[in-house]
Amino acid sequence: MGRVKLQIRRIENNTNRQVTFSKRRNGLIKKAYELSVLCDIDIALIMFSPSGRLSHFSGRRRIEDVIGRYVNLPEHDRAGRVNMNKEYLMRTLNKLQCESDMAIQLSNGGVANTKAEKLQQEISMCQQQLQICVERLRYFDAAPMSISPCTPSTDLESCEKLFMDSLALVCDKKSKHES
Amino acid sequence: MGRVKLQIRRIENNTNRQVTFSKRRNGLIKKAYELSVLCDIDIALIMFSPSGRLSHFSGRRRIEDVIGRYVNLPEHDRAGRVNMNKEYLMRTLNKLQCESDMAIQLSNGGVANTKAEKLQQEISMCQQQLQICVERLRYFDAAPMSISPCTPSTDLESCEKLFMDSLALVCDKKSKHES
DNA sequence: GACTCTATTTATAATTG
DNA sequence: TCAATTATAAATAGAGT
Repeated sequence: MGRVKLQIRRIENNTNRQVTFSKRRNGLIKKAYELSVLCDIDIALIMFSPSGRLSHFSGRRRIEDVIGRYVNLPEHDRAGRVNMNKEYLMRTLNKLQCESDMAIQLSNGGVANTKAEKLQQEISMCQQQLQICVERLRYFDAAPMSISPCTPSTDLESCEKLFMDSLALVCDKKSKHES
Repeated sequence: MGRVKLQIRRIENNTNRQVTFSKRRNGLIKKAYELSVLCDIDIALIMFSPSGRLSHFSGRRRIEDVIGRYVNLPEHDRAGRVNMNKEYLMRTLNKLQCESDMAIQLSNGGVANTKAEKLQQEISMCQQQLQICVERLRYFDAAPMSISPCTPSTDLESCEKLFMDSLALVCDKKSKHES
């Protein structure tokens, strides 16, 4: 809808992304409202804007109640779908991971890693990030500052796109399966 | 959209209500997906069909994580309401996460308690910590950082202590800020 | 019931004020 | 930066299979 057909990928321009968010958020909430009334159902919608601000909607019941209903579902009411989703996604992710691992290995000049070593590396990386995170928190406790954005890796982005495409496929399939 | 303009009120005919639900649910999920990709945001959508069956969607993050983010917001950021027991919700969410993590481990094929799996558990734990940490940073409007896998085996305890100390400081500052 | 088809309404990207 | 407008894409109500 609109003057041109829009590709579904991250809008890089900050202003445009925020504007599109505002418009589409309103549209989404309107649709959610209509669905809740037309079909007389419980619905909960939670969104965080690009700047981290919360938007949410729920129909006749409070959002906490709907979340509660979700959380309190018996295991078997959620398990099947969720696991199917997860398994598929995990397969896709593993495939992607293998590919990127191979790329890394090649660029590293072929350092051989056992699985345990790779995991250990992941742990180290994560430790570093946690440390950085903690440092930032400490800093904020003293004085607020603006933090330089992290550099986006093209590999990560294409990886993420593949992932989201897979997700779309899964959701699509899932929807057809359920309805 | 459609042959006639539809009044937004409960559809009394059971069949029509179910059909409309199926169609509009798919539309709503598609819109949610597009919004999450275009604007690169966290989103969670929970619906219960007229017959009580669950449909849900979340984007790049697991729905439990998005709900967790919502639940962890400072009180005043959520449109100040009577809130359900937060502790209870968080406990349940944690349980759900553990369960799905276990499911993933099992589906990854097998024997429990290998070294690799222990390491994987450490990574999961650290990821959780990192996410919480990032949430706190977000509270201070810090730029988001990229998150990837996580914690140290040897230093886990001291790292955790450091982390908890920081949290305490932040919480402290937060309460002063509010009062 | 689940698809397909299309007339029509609705949402929205770009543009304008 | 915002709100209003407009041209176009997208969603969907009802009918047919």
